Amino acid sequence: MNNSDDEMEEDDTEWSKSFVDSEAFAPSAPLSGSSMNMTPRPTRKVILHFDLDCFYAQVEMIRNPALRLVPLGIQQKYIVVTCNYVARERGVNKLMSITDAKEKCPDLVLVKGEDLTHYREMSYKVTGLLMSYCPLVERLGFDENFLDVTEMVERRLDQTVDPDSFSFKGHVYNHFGADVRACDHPRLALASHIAAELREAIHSELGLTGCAGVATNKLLAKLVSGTFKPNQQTVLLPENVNDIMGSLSGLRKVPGVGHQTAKKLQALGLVSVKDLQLCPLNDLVREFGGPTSQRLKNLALGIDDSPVTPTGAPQSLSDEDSFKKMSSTTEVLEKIRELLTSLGERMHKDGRLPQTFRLTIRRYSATNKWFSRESRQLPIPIHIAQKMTSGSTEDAVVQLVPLAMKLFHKMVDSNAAFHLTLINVCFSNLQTRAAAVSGKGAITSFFSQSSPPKKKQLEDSSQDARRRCLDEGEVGVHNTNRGKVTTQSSFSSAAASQGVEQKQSSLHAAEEEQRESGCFLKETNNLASVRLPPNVDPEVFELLPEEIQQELLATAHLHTKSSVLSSPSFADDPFTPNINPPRPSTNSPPTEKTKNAAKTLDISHRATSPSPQWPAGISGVQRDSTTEQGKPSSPQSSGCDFPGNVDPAVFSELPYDVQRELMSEWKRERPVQKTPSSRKPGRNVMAKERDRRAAGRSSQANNLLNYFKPS
DNA sequence: CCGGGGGTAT
DNA sequence: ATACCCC
Repeated sequence: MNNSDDEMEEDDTEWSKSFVDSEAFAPSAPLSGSSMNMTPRPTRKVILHFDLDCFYAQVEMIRNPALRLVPLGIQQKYIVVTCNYVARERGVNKLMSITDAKEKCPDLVLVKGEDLTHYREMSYKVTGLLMSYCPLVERLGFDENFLDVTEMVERRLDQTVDPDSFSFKGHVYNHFGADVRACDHPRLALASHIAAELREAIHSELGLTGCAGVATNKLLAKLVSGTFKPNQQTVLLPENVNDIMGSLSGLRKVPGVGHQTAKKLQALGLVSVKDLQLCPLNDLVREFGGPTSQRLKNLALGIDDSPVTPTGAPQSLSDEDSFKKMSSTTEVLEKIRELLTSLGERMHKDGRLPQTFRLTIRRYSATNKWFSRESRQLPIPIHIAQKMTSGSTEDAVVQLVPLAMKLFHKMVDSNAAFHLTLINVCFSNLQTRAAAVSGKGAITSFFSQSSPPKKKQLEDSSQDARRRCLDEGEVGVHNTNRGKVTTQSSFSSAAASQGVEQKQSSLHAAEEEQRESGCFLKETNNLASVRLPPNVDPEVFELLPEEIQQELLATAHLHTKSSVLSSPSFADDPFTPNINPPRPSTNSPPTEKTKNAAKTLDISHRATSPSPQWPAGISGVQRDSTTEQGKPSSPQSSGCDFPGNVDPAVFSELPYDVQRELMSEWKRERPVQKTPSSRKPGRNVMAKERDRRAAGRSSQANNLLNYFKPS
């Protein structure tokens, strides 16, 4: 019956034999016991899964608060891809056809959602926010994030004096009332508080609600996060692993088992999770390989040793459009130009150079309506790629279109009739400028083009990578921060003496790590002390702008790191998260005294170098993207987007008539306020309390209007 | 089994 | 280049 107890034990006693992966071992406190106590203390991972509620709908409701009242569906082509909870109460579901949805709910309000720009931007803000607390963040789609908080939990655990103070935040799967003792699961209990704080941060800073799951691996965290649906969180205890796995209605519900896999499994007579759990491994090995078979079986058992892999910047950017029918090359050419233009601008904001271009099509076929895609790709001539990042997207597009058409003709004989239903353009193999410099022969072009290294204005200030110390905050015992200031109190002042020790060890960790990798600038300007990548001429290196130098070094570091990644124990080494954000930092502030910079590396509240810099140009500072259009192509859109400087979270909590009043005021007052930089003193009725905000986040004071802040 | 993305493995 | 996976 309850064989879950065999493999999922929370505590340091049993666990190991069943699946020996290096991840079962985590070091104890971060270097705290400097001693030789290298015996790794076995510790289960602690994983968080965040899942935003009806994400696209939430974004649209922020852009147009009036939509909160009405049943709202997000429309892509003739499908409702998601809808708000008002609509769900009326029977509308995800991925419902427009006709079905309108039938169920005639007054459903539809907003077109084919342009993902706003969703993508908000999505990266969420990931960036999470990363500012914990570097180990993995994205899954636009609305889900995994966090490995093992280390953070371990640190809090070490600070906790009173073991009786443990408690669970939110639900505990299959436990009701007081039948759970949090002190039996201290790490999961602490993690549930972290999850709650992060959800609160997402809500207060971005205005979004969502669910969280807390468990010992990604699979379980993801499964459990959905158990209480809108805006709640749930912990899964090891003793309930089998319960939750058994609750799944079919193998398809297991993340990682897709359509094809489920079909093959069914062919083997396996339909339920239990079927797969009990299936002899050898029966699977025939159909799937050895490794896949083990993985599938493990999944059914709730075992998942896959690490939380920091996602970083996207590895490809693509843009696509689908349609009923396209059958002439002129149409194709136009569509490709259109797609390339918008994609090119995204690429431009990203700042990296795409090395590969791919064109994908989907052909109509009655018999095999089941869509398959075909694609062809080619290397992008370097000068074209450079045009994109260096500003003249138009030029680049003009030059790319004929190349794209060549690819098109490799797939489609335009003499014969054809019928396409989709075109996709994709840039991949994205390279940082630094990598381009170090690449063979690329150096000449770099200099000859003399493209002044593009300043990444957007990133610099936006990535004030305050690594928030969620740690050392409210460990539960010193509840001095009762009913008051939430954000502040839990982070800052609390950790006094312990904080010092913490910082010390962090410093050591950072230094050691640098020594190991040998490629940070560290405490000297002496080039000789820096290990350059083999293909970089030191003299050339010296001539480069510092920004590029740093990128180069970071890139080199990336390589050394990845060469070592195959060793699992190193890949998951919890000591390395500082260097973890895989992105080279283009923007690291030219630290005046780099010595001290090292000190702040791990724990600072101010900008540090290993910032999550990738949402390249995305989580922009002065963006205020809500001002621009915000008009859904829907009936309701009475132009009541609100000023970008209003905190949507706060706004949404106002009484509704107040919301309406405010919105009509804004409508009247609007004509101006376009420019992101315009900090008009005039309309600043609310220069009230920015103090606390200003403290932590220097640059982007713009966006959130403190006037509405709860005080 | 749509939509507009994104990922890895082969 | 495709096939699978995820949302």
